[in-house]
Amino acid sequence: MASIYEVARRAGVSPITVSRAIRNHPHVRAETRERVLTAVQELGYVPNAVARGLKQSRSGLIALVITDMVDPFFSVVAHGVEDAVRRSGKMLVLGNSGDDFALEAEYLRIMGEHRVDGIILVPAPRIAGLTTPPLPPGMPMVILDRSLPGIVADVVRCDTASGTRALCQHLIALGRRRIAIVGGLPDTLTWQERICGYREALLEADIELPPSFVIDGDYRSGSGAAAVRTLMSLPGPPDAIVAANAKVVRGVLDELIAAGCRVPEDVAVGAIDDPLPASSFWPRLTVVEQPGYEMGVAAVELLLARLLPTGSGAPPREVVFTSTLRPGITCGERAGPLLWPEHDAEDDGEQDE
Amino acid sequence: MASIYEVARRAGVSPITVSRAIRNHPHVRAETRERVLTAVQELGYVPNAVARGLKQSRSGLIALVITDMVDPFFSVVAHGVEDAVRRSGKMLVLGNSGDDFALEAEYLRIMGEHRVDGIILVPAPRIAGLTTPPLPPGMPMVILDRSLPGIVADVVRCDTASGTRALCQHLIALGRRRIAIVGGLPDTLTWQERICGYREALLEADIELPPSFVIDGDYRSGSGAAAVRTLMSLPGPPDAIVAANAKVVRGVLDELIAAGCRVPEDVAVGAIDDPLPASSFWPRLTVVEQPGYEMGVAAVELLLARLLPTGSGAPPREVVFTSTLRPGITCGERAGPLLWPEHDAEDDGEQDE
DNA sequence: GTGAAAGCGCTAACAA
DNA sequence: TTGTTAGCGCTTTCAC
Repeated sequence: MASIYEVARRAGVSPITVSRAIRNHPHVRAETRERVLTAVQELGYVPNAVARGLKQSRSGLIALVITDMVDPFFSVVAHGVEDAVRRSGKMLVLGNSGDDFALEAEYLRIMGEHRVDGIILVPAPRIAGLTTPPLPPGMPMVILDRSLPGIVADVVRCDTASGTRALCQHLIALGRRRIAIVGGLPDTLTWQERICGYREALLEADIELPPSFVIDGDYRSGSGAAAVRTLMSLPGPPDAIVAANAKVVRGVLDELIAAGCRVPEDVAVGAIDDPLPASSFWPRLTVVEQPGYEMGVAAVELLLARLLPTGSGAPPREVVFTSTLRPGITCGERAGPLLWPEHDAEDDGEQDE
Repeated sequence: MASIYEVARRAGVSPITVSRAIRNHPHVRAETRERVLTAVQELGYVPNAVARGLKQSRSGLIALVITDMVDPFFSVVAHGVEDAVRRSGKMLVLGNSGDDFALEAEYLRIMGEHRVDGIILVPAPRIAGLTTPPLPPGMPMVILDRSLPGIVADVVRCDTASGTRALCQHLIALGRRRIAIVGGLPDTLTWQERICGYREALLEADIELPPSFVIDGDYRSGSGAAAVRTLMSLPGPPDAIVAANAKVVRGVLDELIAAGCRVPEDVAVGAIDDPLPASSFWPRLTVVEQPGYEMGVAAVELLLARLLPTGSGAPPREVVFTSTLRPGITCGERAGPLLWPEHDAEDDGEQDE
């Protein structure tokens, strides 16, 4: 591979002149730049960003570590991050922790070694006793979607408490009284918020429900299905189920239909997620929307601000988006059945991994 | 940031000994290694992979450039790639071309500059007159999903011709005769294959249909909706529609319901995509499944093989997966209506970007 | 088992 | 406007 020296020799200039020419420095004579670019063409020279990164102590990489890249919400978040990173001229490095804290730690270590210019992290639930590896000092990190107690960093998240509350109010207005909420991952702020919103709505409406109507899970479809099995075997089953995200609602719907429940006549269903993936449910799902794309963009913007000379010392910032209720037809918003229960139950369980 | 020299000084050894110790070289005395690791801890030393990459001419990065990271199929593919890359100890760099050839070229250039160890590319449709930038010589590339004529490289793809044929045969067996196929991107092998399978099935069944029953698109939901509008205004509209992928089928379903068509009584619907995203359609969609995750893994394996000293000269390989029909209930597989047409048409059009 | 020297390819800082 | 020098942090080669 041709180096900058060979280009310099061929163009009859010094290496630094080549460096300036290809980076469009002002103080290069047009004729000189021309000669250099010709030599670049002839030799098929491709500048080495690794060497440049070593010299400048800036790799030009931005890391994103998410918990589940197949989850529709996070894939939209990642899209926002990718777009913003590209516009900034940097490159995106992606890690998928699978909500595994040890794996997340491994990613942070490797990304630290690669001297990424900054990290955007959707934290996996912390495990007591395990510690996060030290990042190189000065490497900024933005926490996305979930909070991370004890770490001082910029945060981008979405207030889903109010949205979940709105969804429950919506259900109550439609005549539902026995509302369950299912599928979120314990120890995540996002799940705690959703439960909060749920409780607030019930309290306002003077509805009292047993604690068994709140069922933890892992944000995947299996926990939606399991929760439905538990709920429907209760003496007083729910007439509405709020699923923690798009994957969970998938399991909820499958299991309800398999059990012969009509949606929404017997059980209304709603969920919390991003508008784009929600749109791939048919019939249209009633959802609380989070602006995933915008959250990704905002995270990159916070990170880039930290990379400015002025940004390193500034106090941590928090950007909070709001979630909005977007009614579909799965909460009984209109008359008539949506769907017949499936009588030919399939045995092909959902697979998340 | 502490460098290897400071660790060396603190441990009372030379830098090269530190290098050996942290990489678990055999010829380091246990006691020496201990001393080094202690110094590493005390200084919070994090090895610099950029410097290592420069020295070794291996960055430890693998690039993936896909056309649409929000498309459920490609997000599953990317997941497979990510897992395999991580297991190999490397890091994944992600680019999203949005089917824009110029943007793809820009990504390839940047990734070439960063000296990624290899590239996995889902090519955007070529544009006459534009050329792909030169990659550094010896940088291997694997073409994924779509073929790229004129470039000699390893290829991983899925034969969707046979699957599409099976889907059409399935429709014919269920009594459909007027089958349309819609939404694929012209100039992609994947779309050509799907049309091939479609034509074969019709030919076998002695069904002749006008060319207007094959409608190109861009693999996004908008083209599904547009195709439905065109088809339903024909004098003899179809009684079945095959959508090119998950996004397209979304548009098809929305538009059919909005137009008051019953699915599947009036129009049966099927699609080609990966099993995982297909599972987020409710009621369960009849699909031709492509093993996206496995395709991603296979692409990484081909790439890693090229990185071995023995691999650089080997002839190009092609790994072809097969697609399989997975019947749901949207082709009229059982009696009765699935869904009522929506009478309260919403004006919130689908957004792909 | 350990170390000294050299260089990967590039670009700041400082001349000229 | 251009060039010289030096060094980013690491590891390979060769020596001991």
